[in-house]
Amino acid sequence: MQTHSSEPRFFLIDCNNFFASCERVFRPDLAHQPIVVLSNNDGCVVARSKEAKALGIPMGEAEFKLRPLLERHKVHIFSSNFSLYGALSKRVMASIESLVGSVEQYSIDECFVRLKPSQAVNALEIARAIVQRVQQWVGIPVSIGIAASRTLAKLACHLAKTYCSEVFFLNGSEEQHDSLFAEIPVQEVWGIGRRRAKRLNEAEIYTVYDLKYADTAWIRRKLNVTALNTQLELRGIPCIEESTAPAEARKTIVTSRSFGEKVYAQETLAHALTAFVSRAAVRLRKNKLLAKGLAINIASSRFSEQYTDKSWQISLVRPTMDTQVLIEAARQGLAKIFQPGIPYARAGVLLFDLSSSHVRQGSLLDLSAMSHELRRDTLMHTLDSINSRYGHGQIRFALEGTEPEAWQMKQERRSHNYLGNWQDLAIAHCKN
DNA sequence: TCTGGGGTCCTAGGACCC
DNA sequence: TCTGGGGTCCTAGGACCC
Repeated sequence: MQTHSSEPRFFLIDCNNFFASCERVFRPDLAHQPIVVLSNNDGCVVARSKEAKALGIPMGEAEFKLRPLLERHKVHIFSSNFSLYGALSKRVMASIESLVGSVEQYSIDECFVRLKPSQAVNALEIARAIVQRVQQWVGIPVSIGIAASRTLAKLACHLAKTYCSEVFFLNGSEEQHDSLFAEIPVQEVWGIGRRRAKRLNEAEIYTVYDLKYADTAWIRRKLNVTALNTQLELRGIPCIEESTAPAEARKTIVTSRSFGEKVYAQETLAHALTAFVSRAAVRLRKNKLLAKGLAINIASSRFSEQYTDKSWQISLVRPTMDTQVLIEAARQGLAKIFQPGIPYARAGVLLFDLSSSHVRQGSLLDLSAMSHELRRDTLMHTLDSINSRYGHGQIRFALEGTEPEAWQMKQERRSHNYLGNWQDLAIAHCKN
C-alpha cells in the first residue's frame, strides 16, 4: 500500500474544553475548579472542565439528574453564553492567523491549517508557538494535531489530549502509527458516529487500525463514499476538501429553541416564531442573502406522551430579506398546524432556497413593487445597524410580544457578556 | 417538573420524461 | 395494453459534525 502518512500537511487546532475555558478567562479564581456549561435553557451539560470530567460528569446528561453530584462537589455551573464564546473564538482564530497566515475555521473552537511547504519544515516549532501565543494573548489552552490528512490531524489531536501533550505530530513510521491506531476505538475517527461504529463492529472492525485496512469495496458498499474517503484519509491520502466559504455556500438558516416552560396558547407560539423569524432574517441579511422558502415547526417534548412534531412550509412569490414578509408567512403557517391542548416545548424557523441579494431579479411587470421592495431593504438595513450598535432587540416587531413570556429560555446562571456589552466590562479591584 | 441548537452530505425511492 | 432502459429532479430520512 503506497502511502505518505507522515508528511505534515495539516494542523488541527482545538481549544481545550472551550466553553469552560472561556468562563475561566474572566474568572481566574476558577482555575483548577470543576466547571460545567449547560445547553440553552439550562437543559443538559454541553461542556466540562478537566476537573468536572474527572468527577465522572457525562457529556449531554440532563442537569436535573446530575444535581446532587454537582452540589456535592461544588461544581461551578454556567448557562451558555454564546456571545462571549463567539468573541473569544474570533480572538483565538486571529491569534493563530498572526502566525500562519490563514486558517480554515471548522467550528467555534476548532480550525484546520493547510501547511505550505515552507511551514511543513518547521511544523512542530510553529505548532508550539501557536499554543503559547493563544494562551498568552487570549488565555485559552489549545491542543494541536499534525498529520498528513485532516482525518489524521483530528486523530493526532485526540492523541495529544490522551497523552496530555499540547502537540502531537504523527511523524513516525507506518508501523508506529499502526500500533497506536490498534489501541484507538473506531468511533474516535472523524466521520464515524455511533451508527456507523455499530455497523463496523458487527463486521469485526473495532479499532482505527481495523478500519484503515478494511476491505475498501465493502466500506463503499455497506457505508457510503464519505466513509470511503475517511478510510483513504487514514491511509494518509488527503481527500476531504475544505468546506467552501460558509457565507456564500450556505443553504439554510435555522433558528429554533426549546421553551423555558410549556406553551399552550397559539398567540404565545406566534410571539416565539416571530422572534425566531426576526433572528433568522438578521442572519440572512448579514450573509447578503434572500430567502424564497420558509418553514416552521412546532413540537411537544420528545419525552411527553402527547408527542407531536408538525411542520409547514411555503415557497414565497419572490425572494425576500424583509422580516415582515417572513413573519406574515410564519403566522399564516402556524394557524394551519396549531392544535389546542398540546404542551408545546419547542419551535423553529427554517429559511431555505437562499440566493445572493446582489443578483436580485427585478420584476418588469411591476416597477412600483420593485421600488417598494428597495425601500423595505433600506429599512431592514437601518434596523440592523441600530440593533447592532445599541444591542440586539432594541428595535423589534411588536408581534414578538412586549412582555417576557413562557417561551423564553431559562438562563439562570449566565456570565456577563464581558466582550460585547459596555455595561458588562470586567472590573478590576485594587487592594492598597 | 427538568433532556441543546445549527448545520451538511448522502441515499433511496417516487414522479416524470423519452 | 404491455413491454424496457436510462436519465433527471425532488423529497424524506438517516447519519454525521461540534
